[in-house]
Amino acid sequence: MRVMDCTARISATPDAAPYPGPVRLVTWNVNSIRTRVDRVLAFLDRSQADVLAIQETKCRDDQFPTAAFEAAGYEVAHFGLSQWNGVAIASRVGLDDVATRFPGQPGFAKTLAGDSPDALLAVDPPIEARAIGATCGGVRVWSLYVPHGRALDDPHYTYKLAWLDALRTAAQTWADAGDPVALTGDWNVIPFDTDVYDPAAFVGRTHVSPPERAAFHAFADAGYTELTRQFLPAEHLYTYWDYQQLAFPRNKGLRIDFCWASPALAPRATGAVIDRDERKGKGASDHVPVIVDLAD
DNA sequence: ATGGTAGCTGTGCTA
Repeated sequence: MRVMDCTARISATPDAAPYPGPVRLVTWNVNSIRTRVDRVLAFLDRSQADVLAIQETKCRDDQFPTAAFEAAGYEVAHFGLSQWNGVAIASRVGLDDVATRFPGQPGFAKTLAGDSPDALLAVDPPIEARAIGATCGGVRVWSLYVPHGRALDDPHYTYKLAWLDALRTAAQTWADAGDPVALTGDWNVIPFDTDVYDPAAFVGRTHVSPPERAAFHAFADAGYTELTRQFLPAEHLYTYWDYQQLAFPRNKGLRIDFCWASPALAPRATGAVIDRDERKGKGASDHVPVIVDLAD
C-alpha cells in the first residue's frame, strides 16, 4: 500500500494548484450506501483512496450519509432521486464543477397501458440518477451506472444502447478538447467471453450481445484506454458476483466495472487493483472496489 | 429441482 505524504498536497505558493500529486481513483457499486457506509469508510481508510466514484447508492440526496464522509475527510457530491440507482463522488483532493448528467444523456419514460403514441411523444423522459461528474485533483471524474438492459427485447435494452452511444459522443468531445477524463463505474457490459464464468450461460441475454460490446469498445475508437485491462489483462478476473447460488464461493463472477481514461489522462496511469477481498464476509456488496493509480 | 439472495417508503420491483 502506498504511504501517503499529506504535506505533499499543501501548495508551496498561493498560485500553485491546490492538490498536486498522484490520485488514487476507485469505483465501487456499493448496492445501498446506507447499508454499507461503515464498510465503505473502512475501505477508504484501508485503501487510502483519494477519490471514490460510487454507484447504486439507492437513496435520495437528503438520505445520503454526507456527515460520515466529511468526518473522514472527504467532500461528497451525490445525485439520487429515489430508492433506485443513485451515484456519488467522494473526494479528498477537491470536488468542483459538479454535473448530474452528461450532455445528451437520454432519459427513460415508462410506458403505461393506454398511453397513446402522441402522449408518449409529448413526454420528455426524465433523466435517471446514473451519472455524476466532478473535477477532483485535476481529473474530470464521472461516476457512471450504465442501465442494465434487463432483456434483449425490453425497452430498457434500447435505452441502454442509446445511453452508451450518447456517452461516447460526449466522451469524444472531451477527448478532442484534450481534457483529462476518467469514465469509471458499473458498465453492465461483459466485454469479452473471458470476462464471464460461463459464456454459454449468457447466450441470448444482456451484457454480452454484439451491440452492447460494440458500444463499450467504441470508447477505444474515441481514443480512450480502459485502465484496468491495461494493468490486469488476465482472464477471469471478476468485479461482480451474484448474491444467489453461492456465486462468490464458486467464483462464478462477471467483469463489468471499468475505468476508461481519455488520451490526456491515460499516460498518467501507473497501476490498477481489483479488491476481491471486499466481496468476502457478511454485509458485502455484490461488486468490489476497482482501483486505479494516476501519477502527476 | 423453475429454486436461490439482497436491497428498497416492499405485500412487488430491481438487479
